[in-house]
Amino acid sequence: MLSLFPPSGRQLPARGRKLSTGLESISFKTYRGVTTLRRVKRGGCLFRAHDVFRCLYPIRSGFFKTVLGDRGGREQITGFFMPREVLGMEGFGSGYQQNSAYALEDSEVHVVPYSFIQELGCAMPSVQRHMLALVSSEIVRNQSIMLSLGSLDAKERLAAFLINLSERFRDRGYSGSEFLLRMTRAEIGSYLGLQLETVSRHFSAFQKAGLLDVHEKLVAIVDVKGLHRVLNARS
Amino acid sequence: MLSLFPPSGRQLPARGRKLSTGLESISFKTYRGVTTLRRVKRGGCLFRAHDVFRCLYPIRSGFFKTVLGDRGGREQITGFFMPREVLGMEGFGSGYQQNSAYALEDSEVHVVPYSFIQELGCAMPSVQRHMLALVSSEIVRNQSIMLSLGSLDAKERLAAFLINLSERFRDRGYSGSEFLLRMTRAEIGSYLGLQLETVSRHFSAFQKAGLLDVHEKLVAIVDVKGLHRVLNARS
DNA sequence: CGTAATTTTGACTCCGCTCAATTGGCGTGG
DNA sequence: CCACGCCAATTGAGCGGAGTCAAAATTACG
Repeated sequence: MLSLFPPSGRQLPARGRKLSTGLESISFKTYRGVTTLRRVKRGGCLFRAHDVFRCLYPIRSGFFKTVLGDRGGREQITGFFMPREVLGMEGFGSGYQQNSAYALEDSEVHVVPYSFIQELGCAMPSVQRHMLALVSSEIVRNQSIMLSLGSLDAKERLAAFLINLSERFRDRGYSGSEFLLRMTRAEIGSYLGLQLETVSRHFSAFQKAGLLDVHEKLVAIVDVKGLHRVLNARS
Repeated sequence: MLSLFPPSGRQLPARGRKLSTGLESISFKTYRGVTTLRRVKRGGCLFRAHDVFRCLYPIRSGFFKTVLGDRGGREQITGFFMPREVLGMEGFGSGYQQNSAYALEDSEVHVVPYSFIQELGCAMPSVQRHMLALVSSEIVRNQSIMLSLGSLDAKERLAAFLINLSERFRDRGYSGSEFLLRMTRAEIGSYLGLQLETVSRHFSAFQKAGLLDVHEKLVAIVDVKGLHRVLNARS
């Protein structure tokens, strides 16, 4: 079974201890007073590529996209993020943010200064481990997308995308079978390496096949097994 | 200008201090006696997906590929690695390796136990920073590939691939204009999300266009500017 | 309520995949 | 040494899926 498109909480747990998805679990107990809350309006920008890297942003509420753009007009959406996921981790390497992050709806993030994480890491080795695990799980997430972009066709990518969204919503206590897409067809296309028309066509095809019930941004997954079958068909 | 396909050493430096590519810089001074050397023959396997994560492997000599495979036969090459680059960092998150690593030629790697890195990290905060930078630079590398897979056509991907290889060879003191491909056309295709025939065809096309001089695995870049133009043409 | 943005659908084109045949290099064994 | 088989690479022919262009429908929003 393909397990495309983490971050799904289920990817993370491994040994005995549950790995909380981000800084959240620590956040509310320990960070109080150090972290601040920041509100970003729909369409607003949390940070831009080339901004100096200073903070991590665990999402408290809302929905974000991250965009990787090189000068030259070419750009691609590298991820969609929901509460309990963490934004801004690509900055560790270069000291600068590599992506821009935009809110797809009114959102709130925790602002966690990197300096604070460093201090904490010195005192508590577990925090070091936790941070490495967090950042490396982002690698795993990206590699799943690479696998999708490199070896799945359009309808398989869309199926994998929907399955992943569904699981992440479910893991967060929302319905996994019916949810509102916060992004446009064009944004889904950018993320999946497809044109918006192709995305739209396959939404229609899935509907016709009885897998989905789509009304613009509202998606109801009618036949989960069927979606998985789309993925495993052309094994 | 596109900057696809890190890891190129030039991606990393940011502030004043030069970020060494891996554990190497520390390795020879501090690690002596703790790290061991491991030889892997051409075609041999350094580690497999689902192996328990215990060590990092900075490459001392040779050439590797990493393969991401899900049960179901679908698999994809996620990277090619050369000396001074580090293998095995996806394991932090889950405690298990996510990729398999195979030597494309007789190779040597340093074996650095994770436990040792942890100890070191407690004593020296700079090591913590270094490790986070290292892992997060892998995210940046993967996102470049995502951008390539998602928004470049076949000839652009191949051009970007060759430019990246060239820069990495140059950065390591080898010739950047003439080098031996350690991987097959099929492996290049897997990495770029293309069929091997497509890769071969575009090699021929580049040759015909006077950009390259290709003889099986030996590639000479005749016109670097031209290769870059291929990337920026369909801006 | 009117304008803009998003989505859907159709028709056509073309790039990359598939299938297939050929060539050349290389190692093994007769 | 050559014969043979194996694998990698090249090249061709034909097809199909996704891109492109275009128009209409529906929705969002000021």
